[in-house]
Amino acid sequence: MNKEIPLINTSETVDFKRYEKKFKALSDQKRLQIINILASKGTVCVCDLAPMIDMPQSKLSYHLKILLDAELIKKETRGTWNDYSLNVKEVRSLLSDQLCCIFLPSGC
Amino acid sequence: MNKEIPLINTSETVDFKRYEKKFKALSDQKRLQIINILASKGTVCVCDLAPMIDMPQSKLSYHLKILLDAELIKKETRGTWNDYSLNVKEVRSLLSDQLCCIFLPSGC
DNA sequence: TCCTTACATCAATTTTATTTGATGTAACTT
DNA sequence: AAGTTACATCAAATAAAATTGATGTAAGGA
Repeated sequence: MNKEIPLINTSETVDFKRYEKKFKALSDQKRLQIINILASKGTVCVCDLAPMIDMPQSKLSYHLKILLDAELIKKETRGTWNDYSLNVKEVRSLLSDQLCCIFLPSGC
Repeated sequence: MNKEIPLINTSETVDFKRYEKKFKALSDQKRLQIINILASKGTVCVCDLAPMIDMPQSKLSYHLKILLDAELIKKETRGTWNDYSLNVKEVRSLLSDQLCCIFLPSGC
């Protein structure tokens, strides 16, 4: 009846695979730059974002998908446009305050 | 004479490449597991670590090198042995308190 | 309806990362 | 000195991720 709650997280209890995916999404210069831009601009559509980071549209969509799949960003469709914004809560749950200060312009 | 200190970190001021490397090192299940083990055991030599994570020695050395190059772990030679330990300060400077709680057994 | 814009997705290629088994080296042991 | 243990590193093979250009689709405008 009582669920055991381990006091110490070991190899058996931590879901490493889940975090691998999050960190993989973060482990790219361009994607970090996208996060930084979304943090400062709030909400940006793909067509506005592409010139900001000097990237062809298909490439940008590829990277946005990786960030989206890792739940680091959010997507909202508005007519023909797709607006992307940062999942601030998720990013904050992963990164130290120090890093949030660096990456999120409104971070500290 | 006065050095400009930007109040907001933009694409121009953040060293994304530096963080790409750190996150790349974190973006692997096995390497996260190594971090977790080092956090709980303190200091472990390669020969003891290998059976813990069920990995051949050359493969383990490869992953340890990636973590070492990212400065997430430290290495100390003791005779024939190479002892590895976590660079707790560095890891804490990257990960949220919440993640430290999860990955570092003595994290919270 | 036809044209244009905004975007995702696809297939082919290129680049990077990982795995594997072998080899090299240095320090201990006998 | 010869054998053994602990480890790094290397080259070859494999696997995964990223890039590119093309194609498809849906919405909005003329």
